[in-house]
Order: sequence, then C-alpha cells, then structure tokens
Amino acid sequence: MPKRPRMPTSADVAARAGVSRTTVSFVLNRRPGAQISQATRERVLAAARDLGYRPHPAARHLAGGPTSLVSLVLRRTPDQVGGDAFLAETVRGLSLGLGADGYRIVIDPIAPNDGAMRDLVRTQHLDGIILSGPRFDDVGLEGLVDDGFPIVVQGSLPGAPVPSVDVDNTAGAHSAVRHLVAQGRRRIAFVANGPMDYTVARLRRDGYRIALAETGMLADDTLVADAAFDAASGRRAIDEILSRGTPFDAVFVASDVVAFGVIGGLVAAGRRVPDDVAIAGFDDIPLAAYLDPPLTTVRVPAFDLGLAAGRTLLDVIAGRRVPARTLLPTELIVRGSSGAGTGPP
Amino acid sequence: MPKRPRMPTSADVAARAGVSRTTVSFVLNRRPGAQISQATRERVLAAARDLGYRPHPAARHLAGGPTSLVSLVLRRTPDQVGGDAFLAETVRGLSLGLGADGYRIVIDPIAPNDGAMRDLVRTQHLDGIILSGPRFDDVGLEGLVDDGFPIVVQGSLPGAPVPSVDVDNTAGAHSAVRHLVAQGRRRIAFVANGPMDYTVARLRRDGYRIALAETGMLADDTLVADAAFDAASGRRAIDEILSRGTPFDAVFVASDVVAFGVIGGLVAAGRRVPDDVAIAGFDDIPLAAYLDPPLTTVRVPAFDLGLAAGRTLLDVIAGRRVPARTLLPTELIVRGSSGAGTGPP
DNA sequence: TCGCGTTAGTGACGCGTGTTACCTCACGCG
DNA sequence: CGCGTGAGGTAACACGCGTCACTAACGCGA
Repeated sequence: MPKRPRMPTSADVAARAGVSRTTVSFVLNRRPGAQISQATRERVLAAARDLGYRPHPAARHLAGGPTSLVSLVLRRTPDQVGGDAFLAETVRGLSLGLGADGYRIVIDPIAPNDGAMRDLVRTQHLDGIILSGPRFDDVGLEGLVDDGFPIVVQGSLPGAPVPSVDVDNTAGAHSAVRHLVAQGRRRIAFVANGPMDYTVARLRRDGYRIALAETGMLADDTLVADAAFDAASGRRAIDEILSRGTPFDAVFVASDVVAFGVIGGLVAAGRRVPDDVAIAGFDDIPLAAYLDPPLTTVRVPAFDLGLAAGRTLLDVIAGRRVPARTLLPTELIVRGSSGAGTGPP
Repeated sequence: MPKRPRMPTSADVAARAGVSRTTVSFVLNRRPGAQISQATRERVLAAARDLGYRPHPAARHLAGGPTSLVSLVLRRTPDQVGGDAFLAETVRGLSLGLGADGYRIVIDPIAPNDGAMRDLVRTQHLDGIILSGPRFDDVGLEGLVDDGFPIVVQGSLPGAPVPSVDVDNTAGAHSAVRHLVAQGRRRIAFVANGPMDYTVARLRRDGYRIALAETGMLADDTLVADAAFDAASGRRAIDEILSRGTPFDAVFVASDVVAFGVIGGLVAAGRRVPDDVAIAGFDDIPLAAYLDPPLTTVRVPAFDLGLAAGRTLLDVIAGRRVPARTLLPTELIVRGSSGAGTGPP
C-alpha cells in the first residue's frame, strides 16, 4: 500500500509565503482586528491556493475550534417508512446547505425516547444537531436546549424553545380540504397520518379543522380517525369510519401512504373514487401520480426542507438570530382522485 | 450559556490510577508486548470506568490514529427515488454494524461521475467508504482502489476489485420468474428497473434470462424493455411492449415502483391483472401490498444489507480477509398480482 | 533626543493522544 | 562483587492548529 503523500500544513503555507504560521492563521480565518497588510494577505492566500492547503479538521477542533460535524438525528421507529421516502432528498439539501461552510453530516439513528441523545452531545463531538421527526413526548430534549446547544428541529415541536424548520403542514392540509370543498364536496372525512403524539399529525388535523370552520361546514367526530403512517392503518381507519354509517363524499388523508389503504378500503366497500368519494392526500410521494385514480395531494419540498434546516443550523451555530419557526410553503397537486379530473399524466 | 464540564482526559485517568499517561494508553489500547502488571491494569481500567473516560476522537486522529469516521457515499441521481425508499433502514443497519466499534457515519451525496470522490478521500479524513448505488461506468473508483483505501460497495460492481455487499439480485429475479412459470404462465415479458448502465439492472435481467433458459422457454427480445427507476418509465416500457404486438401472459418487473407504471399501462390497455397478465415485482416496497391487486414481489432485506456492509467495511479496515462478494438472500412474497391468489392481507 | 502610539507581525504554548526512547529497579548468575 | 536482563514503568516529542502576549519598526510631536 503506497503511502499517500502528506497533506500540506499551515506551516508549509507559511514557509512558502515567507511569513509565520500565526499570520497564515490570521489571514485564512479572517481574524477581526488583525493587522495584516494587503500585500502579505495576498501572498498567503496565493501560497495556500498553490499548495491546495486544507486545514486539518481534527487539529482545528483540538485547538478549541469547531468540530465541523453536525449530527442528523433520525428519531423514528422503523414503521414510519412513509416519511423516510424523502430522506435521501432531505439529506441532499442538508448537505448543500451545510457543505458550503465545510460542515459534514454524521447520521445517528436513535429511537424515540431513547436517552442516548444527551450522550451524543457529551461524548461525540458535535457543533450542532438536526433533529428529525420529533414527538410531543420527546425526552432528553430540554436538557440539551438549556445547555444552549445548537439544535434545529426538522419538523415541528410547538412550545419547545428550539428553532424548527418544517413544511407548513396546517396550510397544506387547509388547501387540500378547501380544494375538496371547491369540488362541491360537503361532508369531508379525515384520516390522520399518525397518532396524535406526533406533532405532524396534529398540525395537519388543525388544517382540516380550520378549513371546515371557514367554510361553515360541520365538524363531525364520527368522520375522523387516526392512522399509523402505513397503508394498513389507513385501511383500518376508513373501515372504522365506514362502519359508523355517517355519510361522506370526500376524505382528506394526511399521508399518501395511508391514502393507499383508505382507497383500498373504499373500493372494497363498493365506493367509487372519485365519483362517490373524492380523495386528497399529503406528501406527494413519487407513486401518488400512479395510483388509480391518480392522487390529488400536497407536495412537500423535501430538498428545500433539508437546505433550510442546514442553513438555520449554521445560523444558530454562528450565534445569529433565527426565526423560531421556518415554514416552507406546500403546493397542492391536483390529480384525478379529487374529482377535478385532469386524468393521468 | 453555562459551560459544559470538561470531559475527563487520559491524564485524569492516569492521576486517579497513580500511573503515567503512557501506561493508561498502553492499557486502554491493549498494546501488544507492553509489560503491565495485572494489578496496574486493573487500577487503570477502574479509574477510566469511574471517570467515564472516553478518548477524544480528534486528538486520537491527530496523533496518527484512525478517524473513526466512515463515509456513506450516495451515488445517485435524484430520480432514483425508488431505491432510496430503503435508505433509512439501510442506515440503521449500517449504524449498528459500525457503531459497535465506535465508528460514525458521515453521509456524502455525490452525483454519479462526479470526480469529487478522490477529493473526499484526500481532503476529508476518513477510515473507509461505503459506496452505494454504483454503475458500470463509475469513474474515480480505480484510483482509490489501488491506493488500498478501504471501500465496500453496497450494490454490485462485478469485475471491480472491491468487496461488495448486495442482495442476490439474480437469484431474486430468478425466483420471481420461476414463480410466474409455476403459475402456468408461458410468455413472460421483462421490464427492467433501470438502464443497463446500472449493475443492478443487469443482474436482475440475468435472473430473468436464466429462469427462461432453465424452463426451456423462448427468450423473445420483443418482450423486453428498459425503464428508469420510476413509474412513468414503467408505463412507457409496457406501452412499447404492447405496441409490438407480441402476446404475453405475464410480466416480471425488476422494481415495484416501475411495476406501478406497468400495471397502469396494462389496465389502460384493457388487460386484467392477474387474469390476463400476471405480474411480479422486485423490492417489496411498503406499498406493494396495497396495490390492486397486491403485488407479488421479491423482498430486499435493507436493514441486513446495511449491517453486512458495515461489518465488512470494519473487516477491511482491520486488514482482515473478506469475501469479494457477500450476497444476501431475498424472499419471494407471493400476493395476488401473480395469480396465485392469496388476496389482500 | 526622548517618549509614545500605531502598524505589522512573531514566538511559544496548549489542546489530548499515541509512541519511542529511556530509566530504574530487583534479581539471577558467573 | 560486577554485570546483564527483563519487568514495569515514565519523560518527552509529534500531530496541526488557534491564540495570547509580546516585539520590532516606524512616525511624530515636544
């Protein structure tokens, strides 16, 4: 195994520029208040460029600097596969948002309510955390927060004193339900994406409720059911609603994956979609367009979400003020299932 | 912001055990050939335990040790969303496989044929790489390989001198096609998952061919078409096959996502599934069971794949011999679409 | 000439670890 | 008694960087 050549160090740069190592450090880190002449500065920069100099992250960290490491904490149980469909996209966005400043992403799957998060911060060396997929009852968060440790929640956790970046779940749900109303539907059922422990489930339900209230429609609890992120639970939910006997002509399902189960249940019960029952989902998973009929849904900008989360975390780390909540807009994608009839693509 | 208490260092351990720092290092790293009495060893270990001592990774790295960092290189274009459905699971497995030895996973999305991989190795400080989703024409790989840099490919790249961990794509495809034959189908079409640049596309096609040859059935090129990892391309593929006019009574689609498009095309053409045309897919995505009819498919053990890849990389890093290819078994999941009729779950 | 402030830099230390070379005993043996 | 020898350990350096305290040169007014 041929030894790879040694990387140039700041001493090499200093030698080449004919200055001290200290000066190199000052120039490269743009140290405020440092007295460096323009000529010297340029010599240093040129030398660094010529040598292809890159500061050694470990050495920098050891000397009291940042780690250049940010952890993406995946706080999910294996069943939440639906939300993970976008993981790759989100990571791409994150990588772009953080990579510019030389940050790298380490990924740490930690089951919900596993106390390992404190440990992560203490023992691993991190500059910040992006926490994905939190729940209302998430523990171990407060401790970190009042340490002042930089955290950004991807997803929402209202009330927690942590900046969060999320899609505007409530507005998205709202737009979907309003769309169903606009199609002339009057009795609109609701199937949640997950248990109400999950913030994202509550927020989407809020959107549904607001839309009903706005349009002066009756909120009927017998038309509401929970699910558990997967299609099977959607099937159970719609079966339950059907069994209650309350008539309805539309269902807003707060997750495309769950909607698969809902549609299956409706078809099995002899209801036609969208003629008898219009459907709108949420997420715009890649397969949504290939359901029969194609699913009207709310698009979630996964890439942008990652990008925004990354940038926000950078701001927090740098001590800049950040908004408590960043809400990215969703986009209603109208397809056949809501009866608006654009047909298959 | 209250300063977090300093972590204990090896000097603290040494002081508490009444020995020198060197001795602590020898004991903790089990230095071969070091002369340490049993009593001293135990004192050191006890002190380390009491203090909750953890070696500082950056310092260790700086002193010439390993980085304890492994990069998961996602070498995919955004369109390959299908395969990414399993990313979270794979990462969980990886994390478990590597975490035991204190390794952490940094994630680096790098588009195919982007030369950035060399840079990654030179400039970032890594102990190894797990390369996910390679293609036949992947560049920048050879350079790394004959550096002797530890790499494990997750996915297959036959011919490349790199250990790989993958599901047995060929055997999986083979089992699916044999199953279709066992259902009495005689003219079986094939829709690939992706372009033949991708190793995984070729391997699955191989399985199809072998199964046909074994059962003495005719391989007919007019019954074969490529796709591009998404449902839309599946639709195009089946439309093309239909347009050729060659009769067929089954289709093996090398990806569940693509199969969605294929089924859509068949239904649009008035063919009934599975009565007129039986279908089998590959991957067992969570929604496969909720297609109408439920999709017969080949299950991919995503978690185990990550686990195996992680372990293999550890072996490579440690200089142990590893098999050139590790192939994990798949499992045929029989549902309604292949005409074997177990019905919806 | 002296005193003083400003500009443009530098020398040396510390971060926590691995490691090499060395040191000090006690002991056995000729 | 002299001397090797091995067991059990230690002092000190290197890794690459950030940073504090300090200085050399220079200008300028008195």
